[in-house]
Amino acid sequence: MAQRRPTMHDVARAAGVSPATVSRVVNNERYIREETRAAVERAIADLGFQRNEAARSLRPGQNTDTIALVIDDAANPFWSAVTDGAEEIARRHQHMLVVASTRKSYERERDLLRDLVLRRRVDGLLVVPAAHTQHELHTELGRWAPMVFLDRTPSGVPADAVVLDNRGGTRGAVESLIAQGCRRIAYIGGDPNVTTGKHRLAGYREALKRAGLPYDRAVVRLNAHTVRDAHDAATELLCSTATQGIDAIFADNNRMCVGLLHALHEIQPAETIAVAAFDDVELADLLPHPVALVTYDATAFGAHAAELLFARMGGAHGPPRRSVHRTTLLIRGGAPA
Amino acid sequence: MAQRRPTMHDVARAAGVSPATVSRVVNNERYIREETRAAVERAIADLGFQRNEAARSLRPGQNTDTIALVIDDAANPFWSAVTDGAEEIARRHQHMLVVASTRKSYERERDLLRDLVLRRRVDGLLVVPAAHTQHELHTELGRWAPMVFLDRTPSGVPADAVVLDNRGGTRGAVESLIAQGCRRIAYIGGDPNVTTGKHRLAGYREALKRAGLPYDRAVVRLNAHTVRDAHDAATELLCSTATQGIDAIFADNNRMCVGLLHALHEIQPAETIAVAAFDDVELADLLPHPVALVTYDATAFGAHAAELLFARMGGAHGPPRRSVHRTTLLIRGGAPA
DNA sequence: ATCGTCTCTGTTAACGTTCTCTGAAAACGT
DNA sequence: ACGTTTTCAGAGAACGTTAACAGAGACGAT
Repeated sequence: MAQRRPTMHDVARAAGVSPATVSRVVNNERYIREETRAAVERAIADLGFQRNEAARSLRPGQNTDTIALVIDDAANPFWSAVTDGAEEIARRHQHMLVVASTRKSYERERDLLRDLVLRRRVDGLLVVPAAHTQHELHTELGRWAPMVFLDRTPSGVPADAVVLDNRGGTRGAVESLIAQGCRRIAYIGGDPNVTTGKHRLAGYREALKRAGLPYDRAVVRLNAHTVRDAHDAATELLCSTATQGIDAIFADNNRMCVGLLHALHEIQPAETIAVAAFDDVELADLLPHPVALVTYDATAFGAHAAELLFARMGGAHGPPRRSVHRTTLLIRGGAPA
Repeated sequence: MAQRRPTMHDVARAAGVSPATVSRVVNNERYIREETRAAVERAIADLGFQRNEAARSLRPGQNTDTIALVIDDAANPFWSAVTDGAEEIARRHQHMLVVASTRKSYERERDLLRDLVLRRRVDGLLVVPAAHTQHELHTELGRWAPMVFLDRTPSGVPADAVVLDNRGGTRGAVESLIAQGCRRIAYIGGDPNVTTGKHRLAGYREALKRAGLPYDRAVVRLNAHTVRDAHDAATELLCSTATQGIDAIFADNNRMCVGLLHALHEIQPAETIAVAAFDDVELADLLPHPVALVTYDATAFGAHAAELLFARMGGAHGPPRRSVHRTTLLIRGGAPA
């Protein structure tokens, strides 16, 4: 595209100083005569000069002022709020946020992380790790740029992590179902190998156990990944004779919840089926039937993870921290008369 | 953070060739002996070498293999799908996607765009322009990196744009309200100065005019920016004596729609109020009352904009293209008995 | 006067890559 | 045999910035 962008040399020539002096002005160093500074600043304004970040970050020890957020599914609205929170913190630290999605692919996570850290040299990473643990990769890349794990935690990687109270939140939701009289509670979940899935399932079992209810594998459907999957699993739970007597269903996350609600809406079962789920869902409060949701402040969640990352990037030492965000059980929907 | 990442020099030394040869292998140039290539590739694998993009893009005429998507509100789930579509196309072209949010601030858009184009030297931009037109800025930056406007179009900037059929979609929705007997249709909208707001309002007026209904400023509420704003505007429309007789409300976009639905749910007006809105909203189909929604494929929308951008980046000439995405009117919700 | 310290600025050498030269060897045509 | 083209690879100079070094002048203390 045409022409050449102005460089420090151009500014230097225009201001009648050396490029080094321009650099000093730009970086706000000490020992610059007020006059000189003014002349340089005028030249910068005149030429519309902006420092070339590539050249800057080429120098050893310089950083790119960029952090990355690697999520597993850009289409999930859950990440909108998380991204928003993280971006705000990044901006406050004068950093840019790069968002990339792995689409739940193991290989893509590997490629993305290598690309971000080794080629593009981001200064830090917020990572939602994929199911398959990549212990060596995370450890290797962690040497170059601090990493904070978000939402899920890989085992054995000594890095900070910010997670939700998956077990406690789920237990609370299931207990509320039990308290309202449900005795046969089905479960629809995603990947049971990621920590979120594992801990939510554990919370479910814990609630059952405490109430003296049996854990019945027959009413637990795992490995649903899309709204469609969840819809199909729910339909099957509701229609199959093998799973009769279900009086409540818990959904692992917002995708599962949406699928479940659709299935319920289609089928309109004779007996009322209570519903609870992890994550908040927009408009759930307008639904005709009540839904117990494990909610939390997603924006604060993303912001907090970013804060932790910047603390590490700023040189904070100490052992890895695991920060657990609290959840709140909300009963949404069920028109008030 | 410890050590030094391997460079082409290290690879060259390990493979017993010169750095230039390593560069040739990495860039897949002609005239490399098969043996040499193999040796270099082995060294690359052994050392885990990854090319430093900063150094590469420093050379004139080289690009950063990065495109940016500048949106106005990261918290709006509408952008999840758009981002997803754009990211997929970027990845297919071996580019990285940077997502940044202006939070509807004019200054922030200016700073972000300058930063992205002049400092970070992204190769192309997908921009959702802010309300306040920045004619000179867009034109200036367009000289350095191709720009494709998304969703809205600033006037007077000769660049490609991908938009929705705002006027037609809205007209269709309002006509459907009229067809079902509504005669006094209120309107809740955001900024009437951005093209989306302008054209949607125009579509609304057009539908009224065609049906011989009067355009009544008293039932039009503009400049709502958040769900809260829309909720308040709707509440006022429904409760004020000055606006009695309203039998339908159209909401400008998904934020407005959510606020409106909440207000309706709270107030439970005696007469039924028909609802229509631009954008799709998850779970709308499970609502007890029907909602007419102007929907479209947001993923394809984002993907299409990215395709256009890559075409320009690939050197496509010709006058600016304006591409209009079609919309589909869907009646969601209203439990099927 | 002499030394030391502080202020200010220019010179120069990197950072890691790619591109232009250059040249050697091999392949080909006459 | 000889010239011409093609294949292969190294040397060296950029790209735009910053850091280390050096040096000049001013000032105060010895």
